[in-house]
Amino acid sequence: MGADFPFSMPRFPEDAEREPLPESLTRYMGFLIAKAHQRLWTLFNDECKRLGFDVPCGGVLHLLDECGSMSQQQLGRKLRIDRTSMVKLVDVLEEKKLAKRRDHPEDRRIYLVEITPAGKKALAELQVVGEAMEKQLLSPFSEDEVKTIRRALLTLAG
Amino acid sequence: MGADFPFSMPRFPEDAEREPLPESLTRYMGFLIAKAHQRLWTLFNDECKRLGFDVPCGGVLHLLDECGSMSQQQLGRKLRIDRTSMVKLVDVLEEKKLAKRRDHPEDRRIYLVEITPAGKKALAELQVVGEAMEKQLLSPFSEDEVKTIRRALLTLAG
DNA sequence: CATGATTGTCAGTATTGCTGATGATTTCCT
DNA sequence: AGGAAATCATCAGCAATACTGACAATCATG
Repeated sequence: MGADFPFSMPRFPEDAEREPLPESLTRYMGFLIAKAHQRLWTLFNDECKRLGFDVPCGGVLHLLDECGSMSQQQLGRKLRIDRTSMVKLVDVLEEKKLAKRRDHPEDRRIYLVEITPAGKKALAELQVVGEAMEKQLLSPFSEDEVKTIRRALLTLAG
Repeated sequence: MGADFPFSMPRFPEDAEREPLPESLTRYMGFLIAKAHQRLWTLFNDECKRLGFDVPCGGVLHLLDECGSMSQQQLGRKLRIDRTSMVKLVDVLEEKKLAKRRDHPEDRRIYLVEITPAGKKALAELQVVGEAMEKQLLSPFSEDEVKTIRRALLTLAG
């Protein structure tokens, strides 16, 4: 997954204590999305943790790497994370030397958040496992089906 | 959506302060699911709040209504909610008279959680708005596409 | 009968998202 | 030019949340 947001997600249960979802609830798209999210978040967050950060940080790194430096507000708007939550997120990234705040040359209210070389390195590692994970998760589906799914989720995400 | 889980989800931003998701991140299924979840959860939770409870409670009610009384552990396993979180969830439901704990006739360790008439009534109202919401959200997609999406999410949910 | 597993509960901890405020700037308006 | 309003980052504090690790009561197993 790319990014998410800082929030506490209930863990996807271990194999031993997990049972199939109740069919009566799987009729609801919202329930399905919620539980799919729970699983993917757990899987991906474990990988992030191995690299020393977490899912929300990974999302910020990804965005910074793709789109270049931007202000915290921009980050928050794009990732749909509250501005005040973004402060702490960038604090963490800075503390771990994965990103840093730079002064904006023209607007002194703004910090331009910038990914560091260490951040790029960590992100690259994350992308490797992330893409492998997605590939495996989506292996049961055809290319067309994946396209449909993607389009649907994008629509649902608003 | 039926149910979810007790946890704090960042709100889907209001129209005014929302911008399209960054394309670079929408390539990731995990990100898409996360953001779709964020939106649906916000929408559905607002409806639940109008009825005096919240999404996780709605999920429990739904399961109880469909599958009959069961223990808290069973509820938790089926909904993939931690056992200790379930305690508080049932506390809330009982306080609001939407469900109640009954003694298990054969195993005195267990409470059978049971939906009340008031709970059934609230659930019925929720289902009306829930189904209307899903119908609207899925209106851009054909029946076959919806089937594919459902199957995909079910697979991803594990 | 003794050991171990299961169920519900609770206290305590660590996180999390957000509200509302502040100070520093910039932009807009006249 | 000058003042009002908007913008940005930040912070304190609040209300939820998930989970760990304990506990007592009860049941299952050998």
